Amino acid sequence: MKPKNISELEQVVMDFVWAHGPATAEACREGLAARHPLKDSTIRTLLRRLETKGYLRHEVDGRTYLYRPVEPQQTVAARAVKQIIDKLCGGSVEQLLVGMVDHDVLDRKQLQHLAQKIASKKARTR
Amino acid sequence: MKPKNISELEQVVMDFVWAHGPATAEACREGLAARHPLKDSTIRTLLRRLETKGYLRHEVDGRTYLYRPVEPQQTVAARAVKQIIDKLCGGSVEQLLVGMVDHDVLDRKQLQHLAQKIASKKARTR
DNA sequence: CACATATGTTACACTCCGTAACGTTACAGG
DNA sequence: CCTGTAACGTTACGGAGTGTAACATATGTG
Repeated sequence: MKPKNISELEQVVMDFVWAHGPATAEACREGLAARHPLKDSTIRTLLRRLETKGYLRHEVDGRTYLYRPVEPQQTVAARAVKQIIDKLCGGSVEQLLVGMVDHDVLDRKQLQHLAQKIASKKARTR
Repeated sequence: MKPKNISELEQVVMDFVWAHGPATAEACREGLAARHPLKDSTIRTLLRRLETKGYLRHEVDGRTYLYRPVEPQQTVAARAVKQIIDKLCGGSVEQLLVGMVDHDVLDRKQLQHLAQKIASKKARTR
């Protein structure tokens, strides 16, 4: 039930797949080559580990694997934040946001924007 | 610059210190004994590791150490969330919140409450 | 069938974690 | 002043996770 951790480097790979949709191992290697020059085998290991961790799945396309995210980035992010809220804020989102404003993670401009979004979201959400 | 990870068990200890204010090693051991029966040395190791990681500091009180949090829980939480936002949401808090609503991490009631808080916060903030 | 290419297997050094025994220091009382 | 005891530090060790990759295997293509 507890989401497996994504390591630093695995994160990089996930980001790539999230950003570029279904991707082959080679596509990943090339895409990441600039910042992270990694051997072919290394990428494959990372992809496989991400799959066993439940973040990716693959389908066979001819003789290559096509990896795609099991869940969108947002979902993973939301769950991660929920974890933090439960652990560190006694379950109170409010507490968290107040803290974020206090510590300049969120500034007033963003808050304003956010309030607007929330308002429109409320309106739309039946 | 990058915040060190707090491990599972370290988290438990931190929670205790956050909840009960400055605490000695023995106080921690007793306080956690119910859920986590740990040897004396073990608690001390955890406290020391948390200190080198920068989450705790101690002052000497007679012959015992009094550990206290360097930062309040909220601050740590806010930073952790910021990390997630930067990594997973392209820096957009908005994106995150929208995702949280979509995935029922936040429900409409909370959003409403939140909107209210934000409004009052905006009013108060200079 | 052989070659190239895509994937899997195995591995290894390193760091972190949980756990703790054992050594050391320093008051408190005799 | 000396020693017991309480508090602290040092060192350790096996297991898990990470980054990295060499080598083995499978499978279309010509």
